[in-house]
Amino acid sequence: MTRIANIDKSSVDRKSSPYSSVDSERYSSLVKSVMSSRVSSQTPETLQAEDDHIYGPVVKAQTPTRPEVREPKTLHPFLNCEETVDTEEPESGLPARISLNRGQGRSFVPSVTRILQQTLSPEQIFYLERWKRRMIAELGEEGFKEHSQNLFRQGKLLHSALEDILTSGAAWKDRDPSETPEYPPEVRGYLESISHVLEDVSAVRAIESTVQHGTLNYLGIVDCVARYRGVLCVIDWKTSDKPKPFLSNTYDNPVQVAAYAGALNNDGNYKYQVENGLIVVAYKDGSPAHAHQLSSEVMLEYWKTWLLRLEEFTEKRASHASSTLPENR
DNA sequence: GGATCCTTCTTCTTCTTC
Repeated sequence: MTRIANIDKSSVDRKSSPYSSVDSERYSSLVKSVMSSRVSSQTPETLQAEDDHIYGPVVKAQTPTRPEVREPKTLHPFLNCEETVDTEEPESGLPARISLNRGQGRSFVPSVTRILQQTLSPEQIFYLERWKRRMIAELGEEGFKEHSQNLFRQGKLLHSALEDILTSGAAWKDRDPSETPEYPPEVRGYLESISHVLEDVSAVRAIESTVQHGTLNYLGIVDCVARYRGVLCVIDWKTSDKPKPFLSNTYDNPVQVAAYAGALNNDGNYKYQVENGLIVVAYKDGSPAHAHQLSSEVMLEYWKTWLLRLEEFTEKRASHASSTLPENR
């Protein structure tokens, strides 16, 4: 950067020369080209190449995947057509909380989180690993471990506080979020951050409740099902150190929400359908949380993405199983 | 009672200029 500054300076210094105006034109395009070459030298591809050099090639990169719009092989319906509107349950009762109870038989039902984690794009894996390497370089192995556990702990604390608030149905509007002695101090900033969103949440129908798709083989636990500004939504609470003002900042979160909603809509334990979603990103310093609403149209798009990820996961498992089978014999 | 599961988070190039 200092080099470019020097170039600029030298062009200014030669202002009196007859070339002055032409030169500065040249310099500006030169600077531009230098800048653009700098940019291209920093692309994920070259970083990936560097990464390959250090860590060996990424297996996934061998498949000539095309990032163009892919469609799932089978477009399973997001909504369950058999469920009708007249099965509306009263919204006044206690929210449902179906606890996870797996291990009926030996059938393995993978979770939404597991499937998303195992179908990350090579690019996502690359940036996550690079982030991890940098953090370890900065904090050390132990420090990084502690940092990660701290992030998880904050998320868990917020979830249990919200669980408490939404279950008790306490009039949150009348409370000062900064004065909540019953919640740990670490969570108060998040609660303050999220309080303006909670004012728009009503008719809570489910909290931390298991959803399992009746035909597609997956399950998960929804944070919350409630009305947000009158619209019934699957809601996902998130804590974040970095601001996430746009939906695109939330990575796979919308896919996660669509997966939960699709499972709920096709789970006999729930007698209603949820077409919309909401991702709420809360901040520790108390600054207003970002609430990203997912319309039914948007949810359908993410449902397709989810089906793709699910297909990928299933194929991967199948090929993995067949490749490891001979060893087991 | 112990082990396992689900979930809790983490990514996006950089730093131009006044």
